[in-house]
Amino acid sequence: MSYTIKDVAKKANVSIATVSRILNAQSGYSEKTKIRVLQVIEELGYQPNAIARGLINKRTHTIGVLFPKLSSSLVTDLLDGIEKAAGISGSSVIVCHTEYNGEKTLKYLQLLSEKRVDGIIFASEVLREEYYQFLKKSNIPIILLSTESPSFSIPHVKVNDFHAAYSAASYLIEKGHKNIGMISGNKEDMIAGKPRIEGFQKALADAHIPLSEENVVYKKGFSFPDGVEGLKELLKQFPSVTALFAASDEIAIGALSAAYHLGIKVPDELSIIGYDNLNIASMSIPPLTTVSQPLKEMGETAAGMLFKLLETGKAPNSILMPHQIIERFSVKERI
Amino acid sequence: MSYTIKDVAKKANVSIATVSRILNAQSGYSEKTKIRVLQVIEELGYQPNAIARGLINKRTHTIGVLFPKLSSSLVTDLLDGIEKAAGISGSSVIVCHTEYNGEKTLKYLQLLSEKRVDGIIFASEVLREEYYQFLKKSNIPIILLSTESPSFSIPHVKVNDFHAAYSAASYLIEKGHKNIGMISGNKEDMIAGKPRIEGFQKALADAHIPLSEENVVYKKGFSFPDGVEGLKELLKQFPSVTALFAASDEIAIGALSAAYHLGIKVPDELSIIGYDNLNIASMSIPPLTTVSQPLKEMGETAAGMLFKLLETGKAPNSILMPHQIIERFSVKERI
DNA sequence: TTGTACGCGTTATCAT
DNA sequence: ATGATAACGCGTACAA
Repeated sequence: MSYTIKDVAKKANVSIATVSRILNAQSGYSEKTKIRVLQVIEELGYQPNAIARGLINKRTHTIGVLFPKLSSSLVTDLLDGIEKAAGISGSSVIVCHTEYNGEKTLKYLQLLSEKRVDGIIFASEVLREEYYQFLKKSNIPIILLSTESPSFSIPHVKVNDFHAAYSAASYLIEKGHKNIGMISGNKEDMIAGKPRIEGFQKALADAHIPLSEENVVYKKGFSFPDGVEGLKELLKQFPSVTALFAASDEIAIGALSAAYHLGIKVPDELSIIGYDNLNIASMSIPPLTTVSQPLKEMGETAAGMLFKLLETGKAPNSILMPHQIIERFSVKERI
Repeated sequence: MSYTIKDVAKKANVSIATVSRILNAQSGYSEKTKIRVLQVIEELGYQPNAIARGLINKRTHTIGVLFPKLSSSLVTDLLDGIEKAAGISGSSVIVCHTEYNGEKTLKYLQLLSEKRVDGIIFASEVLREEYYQFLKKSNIPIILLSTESPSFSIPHVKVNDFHAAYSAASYLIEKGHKNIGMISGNKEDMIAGKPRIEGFQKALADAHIPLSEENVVYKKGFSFPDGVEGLKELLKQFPSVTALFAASDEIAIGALSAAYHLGIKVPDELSIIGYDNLNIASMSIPPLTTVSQPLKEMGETAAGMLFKLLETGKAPNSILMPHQIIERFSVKERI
């Protein structure tokens, strides 16, 4: 089928050891034999077998990435960054789509482990006890991305959701708003749900703005439909609202859409700030003001941490990435 | 580090051959030894080494996927489908991000080849001569996804862009429109550019609608900004336009946005139909009528074809997937 | 039913 | 500077 190092050795009249040395840029051969071997390699179109290399080196130069979702800009931007960093380090990335399914996740973990990936990046999902136990038993390095683990000590990279939400709400307050509502995602979600709610509440409290149960409506997810339903519910329970913090851009766009159909002008009658800064944020009418997470950078950073961990062997510190308010046109000063 | 088949054999007091047979569900062992070995495997938490297996079986159960872009719902929906089909067949997928860069692509091809992936799916990008030669030389199976190759005979799966564009334009015509414009993507693009333009033109011609150079504006890409600029240009060169066919949803959304700022009401004054049916299509104001490509299914199909090819060894036929007009609210009947 | 031993394509150690 | 050869972990033909 494909040529082996043996074929090269034979044709170049050297031993496989010499070929190997040349391939790995070690020392122990003359310049003359080097060019001859290289010549033969070129002629044959020889490609070293990474599988055989992996078997002996115990390094596959492949990492695995677990995502709960694939068809979302949020998560593929992370992938974009991971792939970039991996490419630079000469590694490839295997993507696994868990769909938030425990069984599937475990199956993938098993698969990745059997394939002897060098490490794993676990993204945007809570790391369950069972996953952790498996990883620990399999002894395979892991980095958490856009999520964190309260119970286990695993390095992660994410933004501080509490602070980011605090910033968003504060931004609304600075703009003169006092009747501020929120459409939150799942409040049981300890990563993206609860912290954002609490950040929001803290900002209002610090500004001495009265806050009651009417201020926030809790949805199951972070999707467009959640946003359209959410706004309707919010309007019902908190009619005087003039500004809204949406826990995700999709929710914000949903709210935008609902407002349009309700004849509510954004931002004149209602200001809306989103969360994530997906590419759709700049495509809405009006373009969405939002707090951005540097998704791609986060992916790069996580992969970078993993590779450093692989080299040095010592656990890196977690990294909190900066968030930033991207001002567009969905928020208006209230006078 | 991790246990090997030897450890299992020793602890179970059998030979590695027996363990191997049990692992691979072959025959040649008693029920009694089977349960004993399985027991030991469980105790040890033994995981077979897929690398060693790959070396001997010449099958890695891994496929590679090349994408020109990662941060686009268009392409990640394809990935979604591929990953699903791969998961079902017990294979994993390595994703590579080429960024339309020839050097990078070649590098990735080389990498995938060295890793001995079982096959490759090449998506959404033209297969250059150099890529083809490499693949041919490396003798690695390949399927084209959402693209095709005029010069080389390689199985592909995609929709018929000409027909789909024809349908879109015809839909506008059926709705009573006569002044129909188009904002196209790159017309040099032989896959997604030219065929859509020609399909559009043919539909008008068949309906005996006069057609001149004013009807279509040619942009470089298929993005949101192309859409906003595109509409402005179109309006200038073809002021009487009442309906628009956009070569992508992003272009359509861009046009939607431009129309809004220009005070043009969609669909009352201008009807717009898009192309792709990305998830953003349902999130715009108004929700976008568009011709859908079954992206996820296409990915599944392509991967399915690849696995069948791997099993049977014989080249599958190319598949043309059906497109479909998704009626939402951006097109209005013209009376 | 079970075990021995060779080979898959490399790298690395020890000679020479 | 170069070459034999033993691993790496597994599958399998052959023998028992």
